[in-house]
Amino acid sequence: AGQDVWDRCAGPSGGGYQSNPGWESREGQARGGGRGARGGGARGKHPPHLKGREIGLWYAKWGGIKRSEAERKSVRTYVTSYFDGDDPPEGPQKMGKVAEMEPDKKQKQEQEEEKEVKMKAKVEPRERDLEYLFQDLVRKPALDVELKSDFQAKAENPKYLEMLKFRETLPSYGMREVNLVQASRVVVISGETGCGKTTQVTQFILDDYIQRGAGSLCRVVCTQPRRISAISVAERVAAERAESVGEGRSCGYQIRLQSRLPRKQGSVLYCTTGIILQWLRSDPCLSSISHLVLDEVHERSLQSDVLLAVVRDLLHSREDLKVVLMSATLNAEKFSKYFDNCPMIHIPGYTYPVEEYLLEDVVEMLRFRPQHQDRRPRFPRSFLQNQWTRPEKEAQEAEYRQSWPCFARSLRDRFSDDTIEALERLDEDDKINLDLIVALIRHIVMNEDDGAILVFLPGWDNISGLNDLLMHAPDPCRVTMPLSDQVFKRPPAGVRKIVIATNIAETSITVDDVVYVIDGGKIKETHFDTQNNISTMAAEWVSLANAKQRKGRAGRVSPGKCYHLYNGLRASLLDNYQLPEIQRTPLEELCLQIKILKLGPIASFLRKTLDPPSEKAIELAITHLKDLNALDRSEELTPLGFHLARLPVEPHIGKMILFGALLACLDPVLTIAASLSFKDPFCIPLGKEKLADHRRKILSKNSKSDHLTIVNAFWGWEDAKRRGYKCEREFCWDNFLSANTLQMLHNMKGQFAEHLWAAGFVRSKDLKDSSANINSENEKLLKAVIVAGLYPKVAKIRPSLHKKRPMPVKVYTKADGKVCIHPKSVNAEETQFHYTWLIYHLKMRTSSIFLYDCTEVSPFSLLFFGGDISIQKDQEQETIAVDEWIVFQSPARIAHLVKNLKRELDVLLEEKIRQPRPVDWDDRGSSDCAVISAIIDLITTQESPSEAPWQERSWKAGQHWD
DNA sequence: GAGCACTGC
Repeated sequence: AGQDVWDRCAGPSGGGYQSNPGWESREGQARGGGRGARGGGARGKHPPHLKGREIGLWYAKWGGIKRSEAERKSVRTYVTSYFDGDDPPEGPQKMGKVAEMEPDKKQKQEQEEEKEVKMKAKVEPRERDLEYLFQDLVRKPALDVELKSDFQAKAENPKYLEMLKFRETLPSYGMREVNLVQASRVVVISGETGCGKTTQVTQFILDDYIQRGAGSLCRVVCTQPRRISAISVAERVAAERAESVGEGRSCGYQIRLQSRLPRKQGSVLYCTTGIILQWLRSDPCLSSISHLVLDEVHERSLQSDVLLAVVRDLLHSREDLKVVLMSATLNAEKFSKYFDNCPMIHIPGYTYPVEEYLLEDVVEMLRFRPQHQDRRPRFPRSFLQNQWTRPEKEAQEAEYRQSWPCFARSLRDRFSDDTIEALERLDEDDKINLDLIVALIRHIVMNEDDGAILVFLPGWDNISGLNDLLMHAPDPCRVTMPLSDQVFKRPPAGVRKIVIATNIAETSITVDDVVYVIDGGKIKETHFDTQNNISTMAAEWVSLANAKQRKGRAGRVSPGKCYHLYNGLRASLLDNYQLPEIQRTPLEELCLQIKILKLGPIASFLRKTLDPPSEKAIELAITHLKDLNALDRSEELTPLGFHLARLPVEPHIGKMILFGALLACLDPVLTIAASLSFKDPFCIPLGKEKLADHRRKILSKNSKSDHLTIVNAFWGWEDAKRRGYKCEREFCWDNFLSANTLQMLHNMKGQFAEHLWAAGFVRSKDLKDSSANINSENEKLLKAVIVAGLYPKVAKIRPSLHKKRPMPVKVYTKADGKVCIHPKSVNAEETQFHYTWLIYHLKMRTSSIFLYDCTEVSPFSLLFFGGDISIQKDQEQETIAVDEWIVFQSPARIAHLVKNLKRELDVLLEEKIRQPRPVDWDDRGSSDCAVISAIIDLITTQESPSEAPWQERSWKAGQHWD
């Protein structure tokens, strides 16, 4: 008990392969099968007593690595036949348009349907979803009649009538301009949240068809930006129709890994935007959809912008498709223009009036005077501010400075001199003044009527700061913190509820009884800095759209008040909207999507979007994809690119998944992949940071790897779950893990495994299948697979020079120079490493440049799974280098051996990707197995740098990294 | 010594 899993699999020094359980059990099978006899059984394997360098020499002498083409073919035949008759069933690729069916075709249609039912009985649930998608929308007169009589029967249903009474009060109910939707191919419907457009418009369209006796020709699909809203809106609509959601009824939803599908025809489906983008792969014309409703397009998410561009093109080939865009009022016109000045319908708002105050009003009202900061800033403000600001923001700031004197003068008529001075002082400090917020909260509590207070702040540090202030303030301010039911419940009489939140409360979380909103005026935004090729996150001024949304949160139950903590001049300079996401993110994944959806040349498609990304960003993404070997020189998908595009993850993570499958360490690699593409399962509660760090460090089992820490956590969770719900809860609690996140990761892993199986990379859909996990407990190989996926995201460790007093190491990347390991990483305070290289996934510039996750990796893993190897002799030193920048000293003899072995590996992998099939681990004499096991053995048995055949090049030589 | 928000047949 308590023994390190990694210790168990590493075994005694030098005997790594012996303790690898996969090899032992498989040897017998291989011999029995006859195929293992080629080369004489043991010849596929070096003698167990050999260590790193000796293994290499042993393989160099052994000529069996080179094999004839004929031998390769024989292996291929074997594997192909293994899969015969076992191919995943594919849905029939039907394409069609909505069409009324002629009577004489009816019989044929019915036969088709019968066939369909038979097929359905055979297929698995996932394939059933697929088939659902390919359903043609062909008129079914019987269904039309049934739907119509059902609909008429609803007029007698008390539940339905009660709902109808409510629906009739919605502003959107009076706007039953379905005719306009029917008459024009594209319509923009604008209206603020609360007007009911999301729930009503889809129903109007459907009910109109049903009443006209054409219900079977109507299939409305409505996209939502968030999973939660897809489910909750579908449930709401089902309730309004006095039905339950899904299961062949008139309303359902589909989100990733979760669906309750409505009947195929005469229904409304709510789904996330990503789902439709995935649909397009199998059905580029969306032939089964009669009406596509895109909700919340004003949010300008990457996916909705892409879908808009696709749909605009699609309208050329789908003349019968009706498209409805739903937007906030502020920029509805922009969408209309994008669609050739299509008609617009406006639905008036539904919220109560909200009184707005600006900073000067608040300061005057509270007679607030900012305290002098005792602590002088370490740097002049200009330095701190301009360190990384974006050019467009700088111009705005300049305009603000220039206009300030004039603005201040204009305030003199209405505000006291003290207030104006206070405004100037508040302005000097770039940070949000929490004292002001405390004073404002106190004012509301003492002087205003009942109602919850919602405070918007940009991030965790502000939230925790304000929390501290409120906790230590004299009565009557007392706050309970973490997100719990209390946030949504109404407090008992005499208790004031105060909710402090980030912009999560703008869209994702709704607190019903809010009457007072304090808008801190800032929001954290990620950007992609194309100049320096790095993602950034910083607090920026909100946009008018954010401010409006925040204000709206105060008027849900009664008239409310909203206090914006920026002055009138700032308010006049706010952007209308945040920059669309497509201009703020790296585009690699999107480029692959464009290729697999066959949307034309990447740049020309992207230029067709509403607000195209910069040419520089496009160019960077394409270059990166070429470096990854996902795109060839003419920007076409390579075989690798094809598989990466099909996996629902970004390309680096996809590559890691493929390598995990080929190198038979599937389960742990999928855990890592799922967590990198979603989020890691750890929580760090306010005030428990140290303890949480400590627990994570224990889970890391000294692997010096955040990625393996997650694997350990996941295995621990699976184990605990097997022992029952109580154990699971306890395990999560003790280790600061989120059970919800772990469950989602579990589901995602299943999805990845299914993809791999469908593509032929693994034998079984089961990611725990033993043939896919022969090497799953080989820590060093896992690290190598992480390199294979994430390369070239490599950082170099400069060990601390103080031998006696261990100091945290310094870390450098080639492009950025010195970077920091993020404090939540298990390597953050590490002083001792075995090697001097780290591989990471997320790097972001916030207060500094941080590596958010990293794993220590060995030279061997970089040599075999990194870039091109070059061998050089410079300054009397023989060196081997990866992509000419990760340089090791090495005797030329060894270097050439490694280079040759790597070349063999590359040939093998390319063939595997070109013709996916699992490595035949049973046949130890096979060519696949020989090369791969040689490399695995080298990686596994290299114990420490002192045993390696080369040395780290001295730091001095690599100093250009500074 | 630090964690805006989302999403994927």
